[in-house]
Amino acid sequence: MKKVTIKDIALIAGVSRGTVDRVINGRGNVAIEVEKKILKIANDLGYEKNLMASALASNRTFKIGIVCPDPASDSFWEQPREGIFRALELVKHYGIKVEYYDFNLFRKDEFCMQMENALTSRPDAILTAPTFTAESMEYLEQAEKLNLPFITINTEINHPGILCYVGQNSYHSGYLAGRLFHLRLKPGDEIIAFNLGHNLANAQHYSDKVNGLKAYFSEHGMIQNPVFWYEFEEFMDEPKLIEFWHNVQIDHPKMKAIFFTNSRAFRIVHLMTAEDFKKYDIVGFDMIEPNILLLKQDKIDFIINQNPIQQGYDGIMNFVNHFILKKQIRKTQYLPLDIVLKENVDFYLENFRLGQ
Amino acid sequence: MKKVTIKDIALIAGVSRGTVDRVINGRGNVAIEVEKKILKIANDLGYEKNLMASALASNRTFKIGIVCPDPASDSFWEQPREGIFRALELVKHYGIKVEYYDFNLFRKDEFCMQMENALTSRPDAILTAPTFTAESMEYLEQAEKLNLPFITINTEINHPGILCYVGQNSYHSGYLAGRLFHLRLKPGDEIIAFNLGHNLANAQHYSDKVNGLKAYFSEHGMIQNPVFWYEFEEFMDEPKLIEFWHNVQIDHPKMKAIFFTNSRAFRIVHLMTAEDFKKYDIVGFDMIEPNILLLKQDKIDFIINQNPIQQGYDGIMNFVNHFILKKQIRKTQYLPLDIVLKENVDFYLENFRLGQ
DNA sequence: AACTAAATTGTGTGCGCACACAATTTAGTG
DNA sequence: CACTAAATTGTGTGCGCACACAATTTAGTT
Repeated sequence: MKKVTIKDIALIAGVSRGTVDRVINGRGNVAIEVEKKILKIANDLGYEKNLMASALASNRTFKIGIVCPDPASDSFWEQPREGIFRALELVKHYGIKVEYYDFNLFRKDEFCMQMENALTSRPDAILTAPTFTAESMEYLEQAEKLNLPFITINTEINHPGILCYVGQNSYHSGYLAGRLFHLRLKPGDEIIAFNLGHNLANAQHYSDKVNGLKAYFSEHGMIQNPVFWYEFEEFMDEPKLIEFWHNVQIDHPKMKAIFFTNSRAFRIVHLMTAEDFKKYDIVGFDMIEPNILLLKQDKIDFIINQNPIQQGYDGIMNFVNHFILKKQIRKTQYLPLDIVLKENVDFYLENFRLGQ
Repeated sequence: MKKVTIKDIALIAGVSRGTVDRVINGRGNVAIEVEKKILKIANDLGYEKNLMASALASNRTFKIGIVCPDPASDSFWEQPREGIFRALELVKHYGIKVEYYDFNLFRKDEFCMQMENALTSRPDAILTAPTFTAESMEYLEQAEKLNLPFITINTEINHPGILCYVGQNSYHSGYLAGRLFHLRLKPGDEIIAFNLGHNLANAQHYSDKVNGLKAYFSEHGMIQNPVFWYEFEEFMDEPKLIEFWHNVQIDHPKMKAIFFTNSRAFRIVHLMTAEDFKKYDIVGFDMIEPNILLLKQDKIDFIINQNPIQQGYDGIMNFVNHFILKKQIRKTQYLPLDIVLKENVDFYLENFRLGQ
């Protein structure tokens, strides 16, 4: 009933607190048979270290370096930050400090600089969205030498130095979009995927989405519904974007389903006419302000939510589970593919799932 | 930079630790001007109580009584329990104990008995799914006298003794179902809502769902798509259920959309033929085993997920926020209305949103 | 056997706070 | 002004553990 302490174990084992301490914390310098005996007693008694006392006595604090895009450069990133904050509120008393190393989402040099700063500060782990794949790999190599693991969110890459990934499965999110379009598709209707953005070279997960989308229609033998894919980097240049969009409209009179691989659906939807809205089914990603507005106006049909708050929240909680609670954590943690439409959007907004 | 302690404050204020302690913890017996001074200093220095040390010294443990349906009586309830477990793993070191008072979902007497047991044990709060509304109200009255708040999940009721509610908004879940049906509805198609279950008297939130469903079609002026509502209590009696179902089919040749207000969709879907599946669009609730199977077989089209794991998780975290971290919590915490279909169901299963 | 180095074990202290109790100051009374 | 009760303030101790260091035992060497 009562909590077992090292003192209890010491008493039973007939040794001092110090020896028990050495065994429990694996500090060595204990005779093998004594160690075994103590471990057995601890196990029999169901000893659990008092984390409060431990944290208090050791006075150790853990440090996490957060290397994520600056919300100022892309508002999506406010949300992972919010999740990090909420998780910290709950567990910071275990002795956790975070340091933010923000970088402009569109600037590789800033990413590198901040990653280097983060590594230099020698945290216990780095929580990052490795949007620049190639560079991230390099830093992962460096970090591995320092025995400094990465917790990755949002963008899935592979490297042994990654403790875990929290985010979506891109392929399946595209596949899901296929199903959503299918609900209203007729033979002959065309599906167009748009990828508006920079650094397309690094965009493995964007093409994954399109591959998933295509896979849906081929797996369902829907050869009468072809899928096309357009990339357009200069989406910030309004006249060029308008020209691009009109050309696509002209080239695809049978266009019915429109898929945006990232959060920038609103850029093109803003260009559409009332007639367009009636004609097209539109699926985009991310619940950012302009998209939400268009969703509520029935101009975007579905948004697939990436759970950004959850990504940040889980990132921190994975750290806690691994470093403090010493629990096994899963390397790949795919978040649900939330389907958001006008009728349920408010519940994703007002009360995101972490309940406060 | 360094953590501020009561000692620091005492030093600056020119008083002893004891006095600071009295002020910080509101124990009284301190001269007013001294109290003010100390509070100011604490505030200026950004003092935050070290929860570790506090928990250690006070040796206080909090107790939560969990009064929820026994998973053995309804497998849905495994999931809130899982959420409770996961939350506890993260925060139990703050000194939290839980005691389970399970009751058979279908037995009011067991509910009452367990609620009384829970109250008798004098916990700091009760976490409950108040499925029996009237009785819950009575216990809320009792509990309020003991200054013992309720944290409610899944079933929304109103009472000042309720600290918070975590769960869905029933009306809007029905409304959302309306939208899902609308995607494929043609003029003349009929919508049928089924409520299979006992204790329908207490079923406010079931009729809320149906009202939401109806509201969708009336708000969209879809008078050509009438909504009908059937209740059937004896769903466990297979022959009777079959008869009931066949009669409905005969009475509603134009039936196209089928809505189940609770998790028991599978009872009737099991009775359907291949032809039926092609004809009907089906929306049900809850990701329990039989429903998931039918979803994967394309026999159920949509499941609206109630986030049961989250309900349990948030229930505990609300306790922590309120009692331990002394944070403001929101009284009504509606969880998202998750739309689950074959293409995203796996991600709701393998990795529920709290990331392990 | 005497002695030293190495291996093993024991002890003291403090982390920041809660709480019981002791000490001091102030107010109230005749 | 002496004296007491009440108000206010100060001090000591322990929560369970981590860690530095002291003490003891054992092994190795001549």
